[in-house]
Amino acid sequence: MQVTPELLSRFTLLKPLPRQVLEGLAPHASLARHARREVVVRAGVREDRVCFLFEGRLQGVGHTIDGREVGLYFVEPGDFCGELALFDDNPQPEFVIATAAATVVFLTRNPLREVMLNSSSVSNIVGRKLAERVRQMTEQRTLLGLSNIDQRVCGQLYLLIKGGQRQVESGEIVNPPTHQEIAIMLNISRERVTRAFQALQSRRIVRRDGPGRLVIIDLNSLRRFARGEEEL
Amino acid sequence: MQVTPELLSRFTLLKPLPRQVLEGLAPHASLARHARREVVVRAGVREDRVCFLFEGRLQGVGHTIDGREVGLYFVEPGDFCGELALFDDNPQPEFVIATAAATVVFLTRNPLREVMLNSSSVSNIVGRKLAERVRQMTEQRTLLGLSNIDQRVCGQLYLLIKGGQRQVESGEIVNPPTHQEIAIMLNISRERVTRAFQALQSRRIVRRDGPGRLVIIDLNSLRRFARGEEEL
DNA sequence: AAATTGACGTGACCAGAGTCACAAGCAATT
DNA sequence: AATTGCTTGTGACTCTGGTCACGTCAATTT
Repeated sequence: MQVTPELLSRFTLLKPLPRQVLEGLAPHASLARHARREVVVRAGVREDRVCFLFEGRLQGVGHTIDGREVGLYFVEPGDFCGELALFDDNPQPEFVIATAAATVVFLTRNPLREVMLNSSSVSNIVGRKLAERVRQMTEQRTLLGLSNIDQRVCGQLYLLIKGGQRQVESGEIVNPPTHQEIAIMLNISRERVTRAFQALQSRRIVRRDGPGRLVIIDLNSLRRFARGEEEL
Repeated sequence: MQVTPELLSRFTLLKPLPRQVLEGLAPHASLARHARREVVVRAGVREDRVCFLFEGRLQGVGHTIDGREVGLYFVEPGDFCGELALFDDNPQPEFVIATAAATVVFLTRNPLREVMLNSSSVSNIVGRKLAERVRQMTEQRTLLGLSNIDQRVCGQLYLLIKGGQRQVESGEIVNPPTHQEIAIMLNISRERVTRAFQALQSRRIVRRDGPGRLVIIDLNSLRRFARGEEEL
């Protein structure tokens, strides 16, 4: 499907690019829809495109030798994934799967790479984003160090809340991951996540609002639990 | 202490740079020695330098909210750390600590950044390295997904063996991390690591050879355990 | 040489997470 | 309306890994 420069400019990574550059990129972009559970980026192959998420939610997923799934990161609308292809020719280390019906824009690798190499401001932006990815992974890994599992769940929920909402007293998570998807992020069992959510719901800290929407009623309490200042 | 362009060229990151560039960087480099357990790079501050490891071993370490240590990655001689400073001005997310007496070269951030921005081949190299870091972190995170803990330990040991040695039937790890340092990498207790090592030693798969050297006697067996084809 | 320190080794105990099995709820499809 | 499939909810049992409390050993310092 056709992609306009306007659409491209709605992604934080591409927004700062001059109009002219975006016009050059647009012909190499394509729009795609993915149903829940569908594979968006494959592991083990040289991907020739980078994936920008417009709507929905994606999850990076690895696999242990014994076939168990490992959750690596979530991708929010406006963000992107598969960017390693821009830097080298090695295969993608992980799968990326749609955890909710998703609209994505694929950008062919080489044109974007050209743009990146020719403009230091662009490679700046891409580099910054990759650095941000490393920080995100570090933060996620640190979560796993918590011995109290309820604390992990609260910490993960807190990470899922959009930064802008963190100032106020309540928030929401649209297209929240399933318990199973949270479980593999935190290295715990699906049932254990359910029990943690039970505790949070009975204390009126979170509430489901239909599918596709999780309301954080009491953000302050959630933060306290995430910090271990109080126990579930 | 003075650093010569020759010394700089011994690092895989800088090796491909033209002689002229290395001569420009040398005045901004300094050599330092760090004793075991010393902090090499501090978390939470804007580091103005990148750290190249010449000899010894470093470990990236994070801290959970409740003060527990989390092991993030090991740095081997020839590799480097603190490279996030090249991409943005945000603080370093983790500490880097010497797990063995280490000789490092610090390169001031801005000159290296200049070099990187002015030469697309250099930014290529740095970008590739950062991508490699992401792959390394992904691999490390995947290890944590293994339910069998002995398998995790074997997997970690296997990662610690230099790539070049993996073809042959035996290998060695110089300046191996302590049990405690391995424990925080794998999210398990120090005692549990000790027990795993006991099992490996009683089966003549690994052997300590004084401090600072761990001999892998039977690399094939280690690989089988790491893959879960056999249990300890 | 004695003392100190840090790493390693080991047993006992037990909280707590995994696993299994199944029920119930909800959404999309037929 | 019924069926199907996925997600969530819940109890019971098991068992492993954390924790604590030591002891041992080697290296380094006093």
